[in-house]
Amino acid sequence: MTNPNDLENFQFKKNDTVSLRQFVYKEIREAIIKGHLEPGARLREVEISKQMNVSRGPIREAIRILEQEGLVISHPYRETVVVDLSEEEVIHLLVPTRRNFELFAAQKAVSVLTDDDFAYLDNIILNMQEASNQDDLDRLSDLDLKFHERIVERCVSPAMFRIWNSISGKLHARFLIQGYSHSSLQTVVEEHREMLQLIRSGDNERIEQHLQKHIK
Amino acid sequence: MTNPNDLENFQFKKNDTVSLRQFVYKEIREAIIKGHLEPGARLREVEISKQMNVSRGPIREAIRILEQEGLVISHPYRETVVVDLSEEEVIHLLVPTRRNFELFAAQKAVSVLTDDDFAYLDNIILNMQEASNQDDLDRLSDLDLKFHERIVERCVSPAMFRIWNSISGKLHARFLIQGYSHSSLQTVVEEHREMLQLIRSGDNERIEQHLQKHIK
DNA sequence: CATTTGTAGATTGTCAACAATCTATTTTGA
DNA sequence: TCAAAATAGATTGTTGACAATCTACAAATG
Repeated sequence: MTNPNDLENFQFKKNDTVSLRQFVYKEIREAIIKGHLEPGARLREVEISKQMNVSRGPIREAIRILEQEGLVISHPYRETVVVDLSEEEVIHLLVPTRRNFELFAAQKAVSVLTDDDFAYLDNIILNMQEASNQDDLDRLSDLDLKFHERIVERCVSPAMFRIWNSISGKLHARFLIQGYSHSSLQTVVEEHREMLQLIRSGDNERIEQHLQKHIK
Repeated sequence: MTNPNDLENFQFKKNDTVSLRQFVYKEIREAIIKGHLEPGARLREVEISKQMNVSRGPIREAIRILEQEGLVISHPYRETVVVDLSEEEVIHLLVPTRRNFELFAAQKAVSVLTDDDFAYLDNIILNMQEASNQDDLDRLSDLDLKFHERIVERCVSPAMFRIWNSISGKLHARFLIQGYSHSSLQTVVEEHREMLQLIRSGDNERIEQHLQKHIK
């Protein structure tokens, strides 16, 4: 396939290095969402600074993002801790809002997504099946997030994506702690497979019906 | 009323000084929401730094908050500009989400709000009436925001309030530019008066009905 | 002349030192 | 002894200097 003399087709890797605050933000966010930092856990700037070998500047900026995102709360001159959400608010505010965003995105999807996007989503389904077979809940819920993330990110403006992202992050953190209520992992895979099928067909009516039960 | 010898009742003013980032954040946010900074306007850290006489640290933190809030967008190493939202997203995502949040809050209000809160809200209605009489649209829409802000802030957790705040900020900025579609300023006042009445009565059924048409 | 390469200035990103504030503990004074 | 005041240590807030990156324009190259 790759010919050493064929320099025409050679490509250097894209520089994937982002800013340090981006790195710090993602790192802390993942720790919270995946449950490694539980509600109430304290974030100390100097401690994180030493662990990541980064000055406090970028760390403070990352904390401001996380705070606005609603994953941590800062008490001026005192401390910043990981938040704890009330069940009621999760059910009445976060869940329906997320549903509405994903419905909106899914209905635009057929005219927005490219072949690459669909290939990516197909691949996620494949990996979901694998994760389900291996009873790997962590991986499955990770793929779940990535599936919807891709659709929303492509069908909605950056500002709106930020809102969806903050909501789904909080939900993910919440349900990981509570444990999935799904009857089986296989059901999760099936539901996503159907969803992707409906998006491809562009049948907005049935997309709405499907999302209605999917969320529950 | 105030007796110079009556030192018992003397109170110093609360130290209202917040952190600089808070100050900078509010300042920029207001400029955007009130339309003094239009979509596409560029934010230069050094420029703001000089104008406010504050170092770039707090300004950068404020920008991170505004970015996560969705009012500005930063392109790494390039620039940060005030965002522009699509009409479609405003209608399908922001408006229903805000409505849902305010419905949730209003339904809890009767058992949460104190006499002080109700006094505050009554006072806002009075001021609204004044603003309406004087055809002062700016002041009216400011009071409108403050009215709902108070209710939501008291009936919902800080993390949820942040979401509502980010949404209502974007809507405010949007509609200020487009101009109010209300038939008259007096209608706005009436609707809020009725709303407050319904909240006092705790009639959740009618609150829902009222909010339904209020938003439109 | 068109394209690439190399600057200069502007702007954002990062850092380390210093200042302000809070908490917990100790000291003081009655 | 007990409450108020002072103090020390920890932590967050702010600053100014320096580094990295981008844009636009000038210079070089063919």
